[in-house]
This record gives sequence, structure tokens and C-alpha cells, in this order.
Amino acid sequence: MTDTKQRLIDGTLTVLRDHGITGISARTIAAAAGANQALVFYHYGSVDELLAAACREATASRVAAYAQRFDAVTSLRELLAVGRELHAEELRQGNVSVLAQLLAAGQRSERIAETTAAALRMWVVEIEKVLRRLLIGSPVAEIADVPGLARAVSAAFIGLELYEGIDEAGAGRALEAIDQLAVLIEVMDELGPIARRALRSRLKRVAR
Amino acid sequence: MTDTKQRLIDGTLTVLRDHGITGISARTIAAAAGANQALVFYHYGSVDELLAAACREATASRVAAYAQRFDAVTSLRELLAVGRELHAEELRQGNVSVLAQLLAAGQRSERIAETTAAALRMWVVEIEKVLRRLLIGSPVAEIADVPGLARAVSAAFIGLELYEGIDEAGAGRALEAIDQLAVLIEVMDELGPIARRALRSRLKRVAR
DNA sequence: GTCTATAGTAGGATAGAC
DNA sequence: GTCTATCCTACTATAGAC
Repeated sequence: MTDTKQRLIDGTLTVLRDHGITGISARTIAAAAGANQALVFYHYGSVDELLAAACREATASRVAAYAQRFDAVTSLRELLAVGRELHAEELRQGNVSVLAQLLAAGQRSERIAETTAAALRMWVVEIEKVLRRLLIGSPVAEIADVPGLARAVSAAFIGLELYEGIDEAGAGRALEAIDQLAVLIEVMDELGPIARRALRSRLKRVAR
Repeated sequence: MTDTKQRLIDGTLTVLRDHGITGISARTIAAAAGANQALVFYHYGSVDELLAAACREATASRVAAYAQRFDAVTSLRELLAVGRELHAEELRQGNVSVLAQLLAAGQRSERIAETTAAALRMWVVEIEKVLRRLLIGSPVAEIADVPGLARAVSAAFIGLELYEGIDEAGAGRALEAIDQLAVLIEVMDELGPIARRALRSRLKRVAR
């Protein structure tokens, strides 16, 4: 990848961070990249295509950077801690809510929707791996669909990132509350047989 | 409110639903409203101001429509059911993800960010009331910050709405998983004294 | 209050020189 | 590969007729 192609991708991410999806244009991207506006079309054909490339690249590099950290996670609270770390680092680096912004843009363009779905799937795969490992022998795994749970975690994370953009204090409080909730689930796990028995009888009652 | 002013608001919501925030302009709104483009500026001064008015109006009416249903909720799973109902009805009516789209736009405009934060706060207030009522005497309330939890629930809901826009099946699966998780928490509540004791000792260990 | 017309600006995209 | 120049379209916003 030539220097300019990469700079255009970085510029795209910068604009996304500073002005959101509504601030995106070939001209704003080129300005942020220190490149000529025409190069967006020369290298990528269209703004949407550059947006898609930036989304792929940013997600792939973040997922790769966090794969080991996910592997090292041994509890739900640790998973949440890695999530918060990830979020804090994205804030610092300026990759914040790229996915959130593209999720919003996906409403307009099928092309963007596809790319964003693929990017999100990369995160879901990682989280699913972690959850599957963590929940072995847990009552949670007995009743909850792990792939579904991984999707819920990913979507919720993105909602929190968006929320953070408009109410930082509120988002912080939300994260604290989730952290406290994770303790609950861990306790549930530790209860082991008792919980499991209660759960089974309860499940019979709700009769799904 | 005159007929045209209202139609412009409805048109704004229609465009938001069909094309997302990136599809918003005075012209697209006017077309959807069956009105003249200049009337956007006559009645609202600017597109952003109309966007803000639409956000306020849509949220206020939805919150009012769901206030009674929230009041009737007696369990976490019922709360989730109301949430899913709300989501389904928004899908049908076309108010989907107005907040999500404006959350994304809030990155660009302080004006929009403020309005969106205020709208979200309306939902948070309702959810906080429900949670506070549901969690009386529950171990959850003993450790988790209820206002924080209400914010987490709201943000997660919005993340799921956005996710639904790009992967309907995945979002459905996520919601099912959350539903199953809610059973867990209810069981935890029913365990009562045992769970509470385990929780307290556990809390001492994590020593927050 | 609503319309037409229009000024002025920003954006997507391409042609062609270098 | 990169630049300038440019076309065309779409946008915001306002002026002024009705």
C-alpha cells in the first residue's frame, strides 16, 4: 500500500473522529490526509469505497491488536476491562466509534452496510470465542445462546460508544453499573449446583 | 402547530428512517413532506434546528405513549418485552433509530448533541423509574447504581437498533440471548438470602 | 404562509498537464 | 501518481412576488 493510499485511510478515520459521518467528503478527507482531493477517486474510485476500505483496515488492525488480550481474559469482568481499555485507547488514538458512524451511514448505502456488517462480525467472532471459553460449565451457557450473546455484547458496546460522544459522564456511570452487574453473574457462576437447580426448575416454569 | 410545520417534522423522520442522517437535507425533507424547500428555513431557521425539533417531538410522543406500559412492567423480562414491542412498533411506524442517527450526527454539531442528550435523558428517566421499582429488595440494587444501569440499558438498546439496520437476523439472536440472560437475573433475585450472602462475601473479596 | 428565483457554496467526479 | 482546472450537481439560505 502506497503512502498516499494509507494517508487517505488515516485521514478518513480522522474526519470520522472529529466530525462524524456527516462531516465526510472527498475534500475533508483529502485535507486531513494532506493530499489532493482528486486522489480519493484515483485510488479508491469513490468516497464510499474509501470509507469501506478505512472501515476494513481499522477494524482488522484493532481486532488483531486485541486478539491476544482477549485470549488472556479469564472472567467476564476482565472482558469488560479489556473493552474499556479498548475504548479508552480508541478515544486516545482517534479511532473512536468508526463502526458506530458507519452503522449510521449503513442506512443510506447497501455497500457501507455490508462492509460494516463484515467488520462487526470480526469483533463478534473474537467475543464469541472468549465467551465460549469463559462460560464452559457456567449456568449461563446452559440457557443462553453464546453467538447471540456475543452479538448483544458487540451492539451494546457500540451503543455505549455513541452515547459517550454526547454524554461522557453518563457513559462512565453506565460502564460502572455494567461492571457491578458482571460481579452478579460471576457470583451466580460460583453458586454452582444450587443456582443450576434453581435455574432448571425456573426454566420449566417459564416454559419457553 | 400549523399543518406544514408538522408535516416538515414528519418528513424529517421519514428521511431519517429511509436514508439515515446522511440523507438529510432541506430538499429531501421538503420532498418527503410535500412542501417547498424554503419553508424549512421559514419555519425552523435551519436544517439542524428542524432536526432538533423532530428529535424532541418524536421522543416526547414515544415516551408518553409508552409511559403506561412501563408502569405496568413487573419484571426485567417484561421490561425487555416492552422494549422489543417498542422497537417493533418503531420499525412499523418508521421512527426507527431516530435517536441513533442523531447520536451519530451529534459528533458534528453541538446543537444536535445537546438535543439528543436531552431526548435520551427522557428515556433514561422512564427506565430508571421502572428499574428502581423492580429492583426493590433485589441483590442487584444492593450493588449496582440504578441510574447508571438505566443509562446502560438505554445505550445498549440504541446499539441494538443500529445493529438491526445492518443485520436483522443477528439482532434478533442478540435479543433472544438477552432475554435468556434476564431469566438468570430473576433466578438470582429468587435465590434471596443465599445469593445475598454469597454476594456480600464476594464483594468483600473484590474490594472495590 | 407559501411560492419562484437565485446567489453563493460545497461536493462528486473527470480530463489532461506534468 | 499527483496536480490543476473544471463540469455539474446538490446544498443552504435569502429576496421578493403573491
